[in-house]
Amino acid sequence: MGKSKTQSFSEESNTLAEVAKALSHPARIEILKFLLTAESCVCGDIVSTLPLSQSTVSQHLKALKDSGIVKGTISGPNVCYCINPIIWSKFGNLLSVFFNKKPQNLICEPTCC
Amino acid sequence: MGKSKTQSFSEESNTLAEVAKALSHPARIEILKFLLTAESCVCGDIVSTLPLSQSTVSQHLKALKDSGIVKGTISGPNVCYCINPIIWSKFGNLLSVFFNKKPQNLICEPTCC
DNA sequence: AAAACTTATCGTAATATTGCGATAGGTATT
DNA sequence: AATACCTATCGCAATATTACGATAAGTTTT
Repeated sequence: MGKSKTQSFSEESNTLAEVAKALSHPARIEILKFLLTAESCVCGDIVSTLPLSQSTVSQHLKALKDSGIVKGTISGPNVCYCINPIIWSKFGNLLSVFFNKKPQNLICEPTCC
Repeated sequence: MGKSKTQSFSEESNTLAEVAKALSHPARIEILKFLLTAESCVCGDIVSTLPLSQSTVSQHLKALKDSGIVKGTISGPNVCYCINPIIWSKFGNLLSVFFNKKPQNLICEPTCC
């Protein structure tokens, strides 16, 4: 098929996977890094920093907006994109909680791993 | 096109995006959660817990293995999958450093965002 | 050696993602 | 009103991902 069987997994797993998916393209990482430095929030400035067309960057911005991590505000003829600090820390916490679970591999010793 | 322009972005962004990509499917999250609890490391047991076919789970395990976060060891007729604790904490740190950068949005105040 | 079992890989199909140009729809300027 | 400008969306093409059944390749058991 190819369609992800989202309904078959736990809500927590789906949420984490969605967070990860929002971050799973280098262009989206670079957009977030740019917004973190707060040099500018104007869409056109974001487009200028990336080696991608305006329409492609617009799609990546939409993906970030759909995830909630970024919000866009119309500002005259421009659109200002900002990180949503609430969601930013929420996503950070989700990932932090996940990775703070330390792997034990108790069963496997000493044979494997 | 459809081909990701990986070479155009910074190495740091590519690395982060790859980490995120490894985590971007709920089945892979559930596999990692299962391995974290260390109930078992046997491939067949992982397959049993997921609502996916054996071949599909095998693909997800390959994706996790390719990212480095999981390693597989042949153990008789079975394969034992374990989290690589070095890579686990490395990935955790990468994400932690990223999300510890707090968004400021100084420029935008008070007009937007 | 044969049979049973476990897992990886191949082949295929459906769907999703990435990327771009063209264009539409908005605001500001003239 | 006409023009210039900015951004979102549409349409398309290329590639990647997800999923499954079938099969191959390995080990163990019989």
